[in-house]
Amino acid sequence: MVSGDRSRETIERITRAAVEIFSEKGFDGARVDAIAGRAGVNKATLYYHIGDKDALYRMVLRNVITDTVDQIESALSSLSAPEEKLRAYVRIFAGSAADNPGMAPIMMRELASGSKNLPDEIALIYGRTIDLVTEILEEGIRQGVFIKVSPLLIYVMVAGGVVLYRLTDSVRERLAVEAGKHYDVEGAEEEGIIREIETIIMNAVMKRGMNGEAE
Amino acid sequence: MVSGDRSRETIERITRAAVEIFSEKGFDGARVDAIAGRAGVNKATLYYHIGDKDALYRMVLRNVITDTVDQIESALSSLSAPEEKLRAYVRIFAGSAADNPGMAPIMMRELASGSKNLPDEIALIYGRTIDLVTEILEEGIRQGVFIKVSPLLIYVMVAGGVVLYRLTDSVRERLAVEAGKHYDVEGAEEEGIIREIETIIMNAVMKRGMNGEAE
DNA sequence: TAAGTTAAACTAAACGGTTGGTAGAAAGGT
DNA sequence: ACCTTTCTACCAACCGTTTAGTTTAACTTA
Repeated sequence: MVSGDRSRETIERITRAAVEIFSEKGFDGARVDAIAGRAGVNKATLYYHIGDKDALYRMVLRNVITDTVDQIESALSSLSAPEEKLRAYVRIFAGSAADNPGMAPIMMRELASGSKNLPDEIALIYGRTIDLVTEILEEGIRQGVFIKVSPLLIYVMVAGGVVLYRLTDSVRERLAVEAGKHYDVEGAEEEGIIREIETIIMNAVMKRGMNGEAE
Repeated sequence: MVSGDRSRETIERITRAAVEIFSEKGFDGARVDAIAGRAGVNKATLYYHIGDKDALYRMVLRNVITDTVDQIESALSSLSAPEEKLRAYVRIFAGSAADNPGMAPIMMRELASGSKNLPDEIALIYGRTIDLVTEILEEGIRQGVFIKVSPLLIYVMVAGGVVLYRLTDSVRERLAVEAGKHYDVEGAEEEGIIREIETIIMNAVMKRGMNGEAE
């Protein structure tokens, strides 16, 4: 558990591999041997640096959550108008989910099991995201551009929508090839989808007569 | 593998127990012994009736999905106005998620693992839900009451929102007691939350000047 | 020489699945 | 009416394998 310079790189390799495998298989499905294997280190090295499987998992949780939250917070700090901030929030959240493909599966599984393994400290970081949305919406309401809506529900609809969109990818593909059913969004590149989620959310919160219509 | 009358009841007990345990622990985390135990039968009895762990899991998947989809389809068949249908859809979906607490965790975990264990047949049933939303929205657009939005995105935002709201329950509770942060919706009884999700969605899709404002 | 790394063998426990057999009701023969 | 066979549902105990985690002894690099 020391941090030389060689150590740091090894730990990073292990973490990256662990994110991948935990996201593919979940905690119980993940094999420590597989993680060590993908990281290109001996299992003993993994135990030497990290500890046990639980510690490794907590490390992964901390990583994916702080990554996402940091990205969002720093991106929003440069903006001030609530409309812009809300739009940016959606875009950054979606972008972050795309950049960090392990996040959605890991978080969903963690929440699905009652967040038993989410340490308080990390739960707090997670809560900052909701705080962020709350501030944006309250500011917009004060300025008279947003109607009164529950920040929590806006949060879950954005996050839930983005995450579910990503996670249902493979099912939609199967439905397309095997039943000829195409559920794509028109202009279905990443960018187009994000923009449309943005639009839906803005329509839902903007006071009437305050913004350009959608479509 | 026969189905007498005593059998049917036993199989039902096993299924109920399996839904509970799979939803708590996921496929890999679930112990066949634990499922048999909770069902009050010997493990061999479980294998006698059902087959192996995979077959048991597929049975559970089929159960939770068909339950939900059937409930939605039958509830919508009596309505005709697209606005009413969309409102009802949100309400029924949320209600179904509340009645069947195993659904959200099981589906999320299944999607998180790339839907590897979702048989085509069940994926098709799942697809019917998206079809339903698509029909409602297209009808509304034809009638000139809805703006043009992607049905898929409306679907994922409703489902994702409802599911994520439920799954984050325990984290929010922890944040409340340990950091004094309260993220509740105002008037936070089941009913109030569902109504507000309904409102957000209606705001997002209604053509301007077509409905009463929200708040 | 210290910290870092490795391969390999090992242990203890856990787990999915199987085996061999039993209770009890129904069916059949006489 | 009395055995006897058959069939379904069920179980306790067991088997073979997998898995997390450890240990040891040797090698490497700063």
